[in-house]
Amino acid sequence: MQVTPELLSRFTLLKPLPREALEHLAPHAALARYGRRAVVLEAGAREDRICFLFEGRLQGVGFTIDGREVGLYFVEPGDFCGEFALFDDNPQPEFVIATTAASVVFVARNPLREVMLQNSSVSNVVGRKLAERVRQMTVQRTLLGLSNVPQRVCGQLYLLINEARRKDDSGEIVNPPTHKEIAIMLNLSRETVTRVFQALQSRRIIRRDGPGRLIVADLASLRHFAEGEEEL
Amino acid sequence: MQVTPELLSRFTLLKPLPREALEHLAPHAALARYGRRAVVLEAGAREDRICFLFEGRLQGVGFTIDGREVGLYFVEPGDFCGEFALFDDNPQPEFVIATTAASVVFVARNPLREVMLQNSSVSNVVGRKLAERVRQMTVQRTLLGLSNVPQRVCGQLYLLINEARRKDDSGEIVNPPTHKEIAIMLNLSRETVTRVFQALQSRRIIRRDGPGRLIVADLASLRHFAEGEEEL
DNA sequence: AATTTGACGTGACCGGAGTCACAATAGATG
DNA sequence: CATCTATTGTGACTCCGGTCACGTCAAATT
Repeated sequence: MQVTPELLSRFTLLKPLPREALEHLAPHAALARYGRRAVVLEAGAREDRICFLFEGRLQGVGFTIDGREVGLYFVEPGDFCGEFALFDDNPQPEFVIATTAASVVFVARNPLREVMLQNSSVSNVVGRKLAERVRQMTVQRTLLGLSNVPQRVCGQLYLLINEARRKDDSGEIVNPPTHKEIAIMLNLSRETVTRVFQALQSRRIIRRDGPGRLIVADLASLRHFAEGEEEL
Repeated sequence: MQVTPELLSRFTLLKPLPREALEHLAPHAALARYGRRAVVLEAGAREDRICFLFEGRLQGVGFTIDGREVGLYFVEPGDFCGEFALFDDNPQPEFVIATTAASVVFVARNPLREVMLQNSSVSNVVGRKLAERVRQMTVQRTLLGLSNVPQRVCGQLYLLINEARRKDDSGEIVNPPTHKEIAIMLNLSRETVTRVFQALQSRRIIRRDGPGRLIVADLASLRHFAEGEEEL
C-alpha cells in the first residue's frame, strides 16, 4: 500500500518536517491493519521500523515469567511507538498489541534515523518523547505504589481522562479499556476492578454511555478518591 | 571547586568527546558532596544541570500521594542522571537521593546541550541511555507484576547482581541496598523482605560478608526462585 | 563509656484482594 | 434469528502480606 507524504505529515512527530524529508520517507513507509488482539510489535525482536498509529488504540504489554500480562502504556492515534530502534540495536522490550482494530503506518528505521540526525527538531521530539515516556512510566509506577487498591483504580481513571479531553467538572473516556485491561495495568484482578467500578457507579461518579463511552460525571470526587482524601 | 577536563573524561558519557568539548564544559561544571539521605535532585524542580555520579550510590525515588516512598532505580558511579533537562523544560519527575555518602559532578544544562547537538555521538549515548532507562523500568515493572512475593525479591536480587560483576555460579553485591530500600523498590514491607532474606540465608543461597558485602553463593538456585520454577 | 540512631529480626493478628465458580449480559458471527 | 464468545457482575472462601509491637545488634554521636 502506497503511503503519501500527506499521510505522514498527519503525525505530530513528522509534521514539522520539510516536504523533501517527507518525500524521502514515504517510499519506506507502509500501511498495515490489525484486528483486535493482534500483535503489532514483538518483544525481543530487533525491529527495523517505527510504528505510527493512525487509528485505533495500541497497548504496550509485557509478560512475567509465570505468564501474567503486565500493561505498560497506551498508544493513541497520532502517536508512535517502537522508537527504541532509533537509538540502538537492542531488542524491543515489550509487546505492542492492538486493543481495538487499528491501522498503523510503519516507517523503516534507517531512513528515519537519517532524517532525525539531520533534523535536530525531530531528534528533539523523539528525545522529548522518550523523556515523556519515562515520566509516564514514573507516574504509572507511583500508582502501583498505592497500597489502597480502589485509590489505584481511581488514579488510573484520572490519568485516562487526562489523556483524553476533559471539561471542568466532568470528562469522558472514549473507547475505555476493558476491566481486564485496567487490571493488567494496575496489577489487580479483573474482579477487583469490576467491584471498584460498581462502587463508583452506585455513587454516580461514573456512568456508561452506550458502548465505547465512559462518562465521568463527578470528576472532583474521582480526584478525591484518587488522592486518598476519601476512602472508597 | 574547580573541575578539570580529565575528571569529566572519566564519565562514560563524556569519554568519547574531543578535548575541546571537555574544556568547553569544564568551567560549567561543579563538584558537590552529599551525605547519606541527602536530596541530590528534587522532583518538580526545573533542574538546569545534569548530575554525574563520581562515587557513592544514588537512588531515584518517587512519593505517592499518601507519602509512601517508591523506589525507581539506582545510579552507580560513572553513570549520570537528571538527563531529562537535556530534552525539555518539564520538571524532573522524581527525586534523586544519596543512599550513601556520594560525590557528584554537576554540569550545566545548556553547554552540555550544545555539545550534544554538535556531537551526534553524545546525542546517541544520551538517547541510548534514555532508551536503556525505559527498558530497565520495563523490567522493574515486570518484576512488580509477579504475584509471588518471594519471587519478586529474588528477581530483584538477581538484577542487582547483573549490574555488579558476576561469576559463574556465585556473585556478590557490594554495598547492597538495605532491606528497606529493596522493599521500596518492590512495593513490599520491610519485614517481608527480611523474611525472604532469612529464608534465603537458611538455605545457604545468600550470605552476608561483613558490612557492605552480600555474597550470593548459589546463583543457580536464586535464578530458579526468581523464575518461579521453585517455590520459596 | 554512655547514648542514640538506624538496620535487622521475629511473632501474632487481621483485613482485603485473589481465586474459584457461576450468572447475566452484550457483541460478534454465521 | 440462533449461536458463540467476551465482557461484566457477584458471592464465598482462603491465604498471605501489611501492620503493630516488640527485641537485638552494630555503628555513629555525645
